[in-house]
Amino acid sequence: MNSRRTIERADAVADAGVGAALGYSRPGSYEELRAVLSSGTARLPKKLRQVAIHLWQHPTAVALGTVTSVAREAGVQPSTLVRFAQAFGYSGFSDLQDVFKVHLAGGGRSRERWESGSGSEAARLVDGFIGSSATALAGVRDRLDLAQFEIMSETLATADLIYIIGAKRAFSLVSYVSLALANLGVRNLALDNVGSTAFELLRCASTSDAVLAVSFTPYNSITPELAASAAQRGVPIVSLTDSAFSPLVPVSKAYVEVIEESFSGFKSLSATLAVAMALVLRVEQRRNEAGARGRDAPNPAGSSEGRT
Amino acid sequence: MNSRRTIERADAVADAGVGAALGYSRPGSYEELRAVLSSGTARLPKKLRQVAIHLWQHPTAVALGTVTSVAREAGVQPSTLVRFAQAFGYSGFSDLQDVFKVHLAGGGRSRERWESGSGSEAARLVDGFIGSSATALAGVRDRLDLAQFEIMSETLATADLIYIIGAKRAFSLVSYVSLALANLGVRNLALDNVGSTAFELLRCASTSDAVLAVSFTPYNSITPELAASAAQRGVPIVSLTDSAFSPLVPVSKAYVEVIEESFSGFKSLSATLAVAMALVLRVEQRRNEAGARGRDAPNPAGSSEGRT
DNA sequence: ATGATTTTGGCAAAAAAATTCCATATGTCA
DNA sequence: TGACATATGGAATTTTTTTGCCAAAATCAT
Repeated sequence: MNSRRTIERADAVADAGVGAALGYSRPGSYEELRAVLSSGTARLPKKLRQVAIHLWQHPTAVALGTVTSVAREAGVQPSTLVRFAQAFGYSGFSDLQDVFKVHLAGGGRSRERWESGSGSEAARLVDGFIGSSATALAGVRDRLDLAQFEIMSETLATADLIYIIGAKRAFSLVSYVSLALANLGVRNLALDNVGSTAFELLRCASTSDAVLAVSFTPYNSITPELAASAAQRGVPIVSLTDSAFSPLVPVSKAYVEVIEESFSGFKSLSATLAVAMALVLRVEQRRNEAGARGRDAPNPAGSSEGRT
Repeated sequence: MNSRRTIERADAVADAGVGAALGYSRPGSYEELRAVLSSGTARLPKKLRQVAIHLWQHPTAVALGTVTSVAREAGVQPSTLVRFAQAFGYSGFSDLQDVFKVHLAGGGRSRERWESGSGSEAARLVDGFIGSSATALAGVRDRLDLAQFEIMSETLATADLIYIIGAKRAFSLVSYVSLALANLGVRNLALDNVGSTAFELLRCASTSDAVLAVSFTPYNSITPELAASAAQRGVPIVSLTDSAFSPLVPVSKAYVEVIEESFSGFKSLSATLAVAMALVLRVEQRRNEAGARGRDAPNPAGSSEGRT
């Protein structure tokens, strides 16, 4: 791409440090580079390895972006990117980037489109789940009740401790939400009922706490019972569910309804996950707003790197 | 792309000369721009028309190049390009170029852009997660390695007992996969490491069993260690991960790579979930095929009703 | 644990790219 | 043809991007 510049610089490549140690010499095509990356990455130091993974996963972003933007996305300093490029024999980031540009220009997407349609059973299944996920996502977009969503985020943001309950399929969500909140420094307790302690733990909840309950049809899990018992004690409850008939609805201060598509009898969860994660972020935002006014910074995780 | 810059400058657009004369107002997508170009090109002055034709014919070069390179290729001065961009309502060449970049990033395909305009912060967050989920799903669709997928399903289908391991955000997947398999009558053991018993449990695995391992960057969980120890004992391992650099890869009999998008630092999981569920169904199919030939029906759940 | 070595972050210098400005060219209309 | 308006080329200026450097941090071997 910017070939003149590249050629002029080529002989200026530093031959000290990692560059010499690894002894790589300027993979000239994207394919070569991939090969080199996948073979020799093991021995790279932490950040450089992080860079390698990012380049591997986001080739388009690398081709289109700037050192700064790529560095930000990869969670490293621009200088680290330059060092990385030089370690692999390039004169600098631009030189490395040219490889990605050429790849992208040359119909980089020319991957072996799997024989869609007539193709394998596996392809049919994957397509099926992708399709139902996409449909559910589109549905959320049109139908989500933002007013309820905001009440939920407000409730959770002001809670002292957030209890999260959900069983079976909903438990996948619960575990991810719990992790995400924890990463943001929002303390929470996922009631997984290991040792059947959920009721006892929840009995310790106070009115300054809050419960996030997740339950889907058929509503035959322990979740509604837990929610009901907490509600009776005056703990505010907000819910994520899939119809207005959910037993969670009557005991909830607010709820949103997310309708999942199913394929071959299995629900996708994608839509609910998207809503749940949005909720987590919204809660964090509100906490920060409040935190800015109130006491000191409540967020140990802080910046963007490696949240999840 | 470089949206901040763009926004800051947007109001500085010169409204004199051709700009005002043509009265164009910043086509926001490549498709719009094309429409404008094809309609209004006739009345452009010579050089600007030349530019229009060049942009029409070489969108990729425009997205990847610099003002200078594009100007040279089009046979005009850089300043002419900037004027052209401004005549169409952009703040400058970079602003115009962003349209081409977005187009190229979106694989040229008409990916419906989620115009997250609706104002509220909540809507923006939800749209963000929906968008990144959709993007990741699209990525899986054309990048998934079906051959590896089939080896994985074969391995799991013939296993006596399936061990499933995954920590942190991968654990959400693990719990759902475990549930789904169980609903289909496929016996499995999700190693959640409650009580730190994972190593001990896994030590009971035999070569007729199989391990499904799930791990994502950064690969700093216990999962790779567990997988490695199982591999050493000769238990077949298949993995779901997000790059060839995953420590799971060297110990796996087969693996598929699924790259998730992230939004605000959180990964969506949708794509991985879709693949995982497809895998579960594929395993069941294979078991049924085998079961039909072999002994009696091994599937207590049977028909489709209320699988999940 | 200690010291040596490697790796990383951040800033400042250098390079490149983008944009503006202005002089000149081209075309238009009386 | 001459006066005016518009368009263009090219250099100067500004902005952005890239790279080099060094001190701080982390890692490793002893």
